[in-house]
Formats: sequence, structure tokens, C-alpha cells
Amino acid sequence: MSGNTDRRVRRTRQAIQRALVELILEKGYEPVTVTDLINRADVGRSTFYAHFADKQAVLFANLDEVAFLHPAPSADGPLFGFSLAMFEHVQEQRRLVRALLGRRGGQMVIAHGEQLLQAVIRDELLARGGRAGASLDLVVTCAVGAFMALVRKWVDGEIDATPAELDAAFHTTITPGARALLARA
Amino acid sequence: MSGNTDRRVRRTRQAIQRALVELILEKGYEPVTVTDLINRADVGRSTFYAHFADKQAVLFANLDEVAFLHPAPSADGPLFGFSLAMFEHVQEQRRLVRALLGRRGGQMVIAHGEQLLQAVIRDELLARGGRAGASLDLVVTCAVGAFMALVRKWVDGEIDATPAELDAAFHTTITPGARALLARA
DNA sequence: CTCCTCTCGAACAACCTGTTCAATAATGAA
DNA sequence: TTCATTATTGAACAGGTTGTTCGAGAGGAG
Repeated sequence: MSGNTDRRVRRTRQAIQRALVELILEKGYEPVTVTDLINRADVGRSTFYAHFADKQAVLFANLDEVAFLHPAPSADGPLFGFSLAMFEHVQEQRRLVRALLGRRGGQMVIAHGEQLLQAVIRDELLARGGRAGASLDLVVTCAVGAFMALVRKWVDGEIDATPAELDAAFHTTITPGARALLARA
Repeated sequence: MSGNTDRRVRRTRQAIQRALVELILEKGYEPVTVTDLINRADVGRSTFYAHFADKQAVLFANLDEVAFLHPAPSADGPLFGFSLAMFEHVQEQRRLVRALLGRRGGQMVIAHGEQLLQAVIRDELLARGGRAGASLDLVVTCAVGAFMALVRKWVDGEIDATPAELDAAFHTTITPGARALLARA
């Protein structure tokens, strides 16, 4: 048994989740209706509501499959060493990430991603001796904003670059400032 | 004649625009319906559609009143000197900016703000001798992302800081990296 | 005062949502 | 294989939203 449920359940849920990704890539998240979803997934209306409360629940179900944002806070290695791995991960799952985090994706997902990333960056700065406080949080916000901006533009095709190039740009821009903050502590 | 139109037109348009701001602050942008708008503005349904194509048109009409994003590219003065003035401007129009750019606001507006800011920052880096190219654009993207992240969190009340503190954080984080880029040119 | 424009409000078709229900089909276990 | 369990179906429904239309009436400009 893969999963622990009825095969029909697995099939249905997967069909719906797949359909959402396809439709987001075609029209963006907001315009997608539940009716679209059940047509594309070829599933009965009542079946849909037996599995998901609404459109957004499907979105979040997909979200779990792209939760590549949980590196341990590291005090050694290069500062913000996590970023290259993340860019590479995004590239592998480009299709899914594009649907979820791109301009056509849902706002909630971006907010969720920002929160995860915020924790990662904050923990890393603290692990390297940053002093908790308002000014550290402001720097964290800047770093999160910069990273997410790169990812969004990248998956939307507004930027053509390799993961290594993105990583380099992120470090060029953010690392000196972050070091300055740490040195001040 | 203030404006150049019928007084009724002015009154109607203003009532609708005001209503949208109020409603966004109460429920966020997406949940606001045209029916909500015409009730709050106390305006007939057909009247609404005589002035605006849809909800989003009202949003953009409001947007013009907060277009504080047009500083001339400056090659002298401190790098990214525009930012303090912008943070102060945001504080003055906090109510409106909060409705438009905050978490409850529309995605389109944020995208629009990012585009304006991107041009500003890009021009400034070019005016200071930055070499146009992919790696400059990547840095610009980071700077825009960082700035917008600060503004969003600020107007949403997730950050409690003065414009000067925000400005300082922005410069601490971004300026060293930007200088490094310019030095490389 | 008069003409012209704007507003009103109701009614409309079209669409979307989320729920219900009885009939049918697939599944997993004995 | 058989059989009880569970999932799916498809249609129908009430409630809400959108954008349009139209005649009647109110308001402003000159």
C-alpha cells in the first residue's frame, strides 16, 4: 500500500492537485474555479468537496510537496549557505514552484514561503552571534524580501540565470550588509 | 470648477474610491464585492458601472493618489538617498498605503509599485556608473524586494519603527552590496 | 427656467459556490 | 470469489456575485 488509503482516494486527490497546477499555469490562481478543477480532473462535484473544503485547500496540499525550506541553522560554512541549494531545488521543481510562487500563483503561498524563510535566516544570524532585536529583524526582512524577489522573477521567466548566478547575486547584495550587522554585535 | 466635471460625477467617484479604501482596511481587497462598494458608497449599481469597469479600476484610480515614486535619478548625495523620503511619504499617507500595499491589499498594486521602484533603483545605479547587464538587474531585484518587504511589514504593523530606522536598516543591508557592485564596474 | 446629463432602482441572465441525496461503482478483506 | 464497506457520480438546489439594460426622476450648467 502506497499511502494508507483507498486507491480511489489517492487517484482522486492526485487528479485534483494536478489539475490545479495545470490550471494555475494556464490562467493564474485566482481565476481558477472549482468547476474548472472538477472538469479538468474529471471528478464529480460532490467528490471534490468530499476531499477539499475549497480551492485554497488544494493549494496548501500541493504546498507540502515543495517544502524544501528547512535547512538547519548553521554557524559554520559560508554565510547564507542555504541559498544555492534552494535555488537548485526550485529549478528541479520549476513547474510546481512556478505555479505556486509565481506571479500567477496565490498570495497566501508567497506569504507562507516568506514566513518559513524568515525563520531560517533569522536563526542563522542568531547562530552567528547576531543580537536579537528590532534591527536584526529589519535586516532579516530585507534578506527575505530580496531572496523571494529573485525567486519570483526567476520562475516567472523575467530573469534568465543559473542557480549559481542567482546565488552569487543574492550574496553580493546581502552578505556584506549582514556581515556589517554581525560585526556590530 | 475644481476638476473639470459635473459635481455629481466628482461626488460619485470620490464616494466609491473612499468606500474601497474603507472596505479594504476592514476585510482586505479580494473579499470586497461590487455590491459592498455600492452599498458603502450609497450609489446605484448602474451608476457604479458608469464610472468603473470593475473593482480593480477603482483600485487603480486610488493608486494615482499615492504615486510618490518618482524621484529623479541622482548621481550625487548618498546612495539610495530616495528611501528616507519614501518611508516618510508612506507614513503620511499611511491609511491609503496600508490599504493598497498591505497584506490585505491587491497583488496588482504591489506589482505596480515594484515596477516603479525598479526603474528608480536601476536608474540610480546606472547614473553612478553601474554597467547595465544581467548582474546589475539581479542586484536591483534584490534591492526592490528588500525595500518592498520593509514597507509591507511596516504598514501591516508587523514592524514598529520610525522612517529613519527603516531607512537605516535598508541602507545597512543593501548599500554595502550595491557599492561592491559599482566598484566592480 | 430649460435643457442636458447623471443617478436611481429594479430586473435580468449568466456564472460560481457549497450542500444534499439516492443510485452506482470500486475496493479490500475474508 | 463473495460481500460488506466505502468512494464516486450526477443532478438538483439555494444563495450569492457580476455586469447589463431601461425608463423614470433628480440634479447641475448656462
